[in-house]
Amino acid sequence: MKRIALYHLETLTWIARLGTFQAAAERLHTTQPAISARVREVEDQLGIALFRREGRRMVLTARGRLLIDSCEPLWTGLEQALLDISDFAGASGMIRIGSGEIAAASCLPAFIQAVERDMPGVSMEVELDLTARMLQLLLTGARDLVFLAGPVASPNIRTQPIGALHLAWVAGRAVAQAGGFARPLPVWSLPDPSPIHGAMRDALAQQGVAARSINSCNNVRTLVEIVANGGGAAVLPETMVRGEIASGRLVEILPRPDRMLHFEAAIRAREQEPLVLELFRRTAGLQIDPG
Amino acid sequence: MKRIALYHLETLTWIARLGTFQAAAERLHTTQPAISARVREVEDQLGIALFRREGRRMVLTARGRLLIDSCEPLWTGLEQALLDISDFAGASGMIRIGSGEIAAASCLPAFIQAVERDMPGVSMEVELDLTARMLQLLLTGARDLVFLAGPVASPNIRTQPIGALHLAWVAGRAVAQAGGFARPLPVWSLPDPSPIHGAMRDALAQQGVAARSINSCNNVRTLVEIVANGGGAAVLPETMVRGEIASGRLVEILPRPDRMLHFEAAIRAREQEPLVLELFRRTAGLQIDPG
DNA sequence: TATTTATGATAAGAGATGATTATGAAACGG
DNA sequence: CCGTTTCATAATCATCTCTTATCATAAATA
Repeated sequence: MKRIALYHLETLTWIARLGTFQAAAERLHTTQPAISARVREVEDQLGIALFRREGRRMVLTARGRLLIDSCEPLWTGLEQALLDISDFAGASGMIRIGSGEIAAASCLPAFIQAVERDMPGVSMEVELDLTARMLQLLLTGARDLVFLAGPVASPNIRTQPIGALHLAWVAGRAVAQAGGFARPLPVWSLPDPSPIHGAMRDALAQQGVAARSINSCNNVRTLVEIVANGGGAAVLPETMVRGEIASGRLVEILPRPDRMLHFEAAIRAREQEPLVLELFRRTAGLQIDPG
Repeated sequence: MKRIALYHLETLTWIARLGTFQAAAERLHTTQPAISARVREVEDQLGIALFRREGRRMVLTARGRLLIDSCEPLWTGLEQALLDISDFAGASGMIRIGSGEIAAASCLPAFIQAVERDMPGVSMEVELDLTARMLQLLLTGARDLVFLAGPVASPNIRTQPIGALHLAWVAGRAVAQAGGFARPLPVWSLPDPSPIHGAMRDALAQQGVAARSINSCNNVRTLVEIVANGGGAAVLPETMVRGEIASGRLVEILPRPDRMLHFEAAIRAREQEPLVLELFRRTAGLQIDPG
């Protein structure tokens, strides 16, 4: 029995949470036979059955449920203690990070570098998508930690501000030389639920300029290219277009909006895993330079 | 880090308690290189040093001490939970049992059989010695659970009654036919600190008989042989000499003393190990037949 | 009902892990 | 200076654990 390790308990917990061996295998980045074997190991060590076949699924027996319930807090505490004393240098596992594209450009590289430096055993799986979809993935458990722009408020999500960026109105050189917003211009931004979209509408209203049309593209780099090639104007984080402005491909055509783009890190409000909680805590140290 | 198992924590704990890898190896019934390897495994998994060389010993680093202190209660709790849900069927390890010789004859076989039936993973190391020495071994940690005769009271020891046996005055057939205690007889018993010795003195006083001499032998079976061969009289548990009485080798030469021989199980008052505590709890069910 | 899909079990082979024995190096004690 | 104690290291072996591939069964679907 002494051979039961932390990963055995972790495995049982994820089977209980997800309902199938297969799902637990995917969550733990291993194979289904490995999960079966781990369960069998624990059952053999304890001499009792933890799961019972039911249809094509496995369900916890009464004792299995008892084991999960009584061990989970102890396991979590033990893992926490082990991680604490090693300053998380001993952390291992896969953390699934989600990010909006703008947040990715601003926050992700520094964060990933810090994790790789301080927690060599942790691997990361990064997925970029729109903020709205990111939150969905976070709530369903497909992501553990997401970075996103704009304020998010939900009772099921815990957020933390990690900095803000100045915005700038930019257009291609030709458009700028033609007078910029002297005449209504096509305006490009990310699709509607995006915070950049909201910032763009606010800026239009605040600065009293007219858009000839509102267009969207779900990829910021492509959006920059469209604007740089004369497609119109866009509101973008200044740091993301600083290079293009310096090189003259893009020109700032209006004063910078007062409103800044605020970034946040988010996790599930009910998150228990020490590693995720610690990484969330560490996002506070990112300190984005507003540009 | 997820590969850290219960036996890793157990190993660290015993090193901390005993001070050397070698001692921990002996306590855990393995070899010293195995202990070194376990320590190295934990250190590698956590990425920190737990021990520092000091002379020819290894001492805990600050973090090592922190780890032991913070993990030990969690580890104990986890082990307890795992054992509880399996009704201790998953228990494993070595339990060191001590016993006085009389207690061994009365209690040990049933107890050992019960442990082997209910906890197939547990192995036992039994040592017989005098009661006084047994208590010493218990307090120094050389034994985990001892069976002994006679009431024992010590703040450092926790005891539990497990039954009592009637005593009988016996002598060899020849001595009995010569009148028994009509004349003072040589009396044989265990050495002085033994409870049988006390019972013998009480019985002498209570029944108003005189001993020609008080002799002792530290081995009950030998003592029986001495008495059976005409060496004198002895006070012994009736069940231990029932066979000899039936066969006529020994004869009861006085009424049975009122005082019975009480047996107790004992563990250290500060005992923490779930397995030892459980075995101690189960000694209550031994129910010695008083004969 | 027949077919497809989902879920686990099982087997074989490779690699990692952990234990043992034997031996070496360093510190301590006389 | 020599013997003892303590831990490290190396070689070897057994066991454990993972992966891949395949099979069996149950549920869903056509």
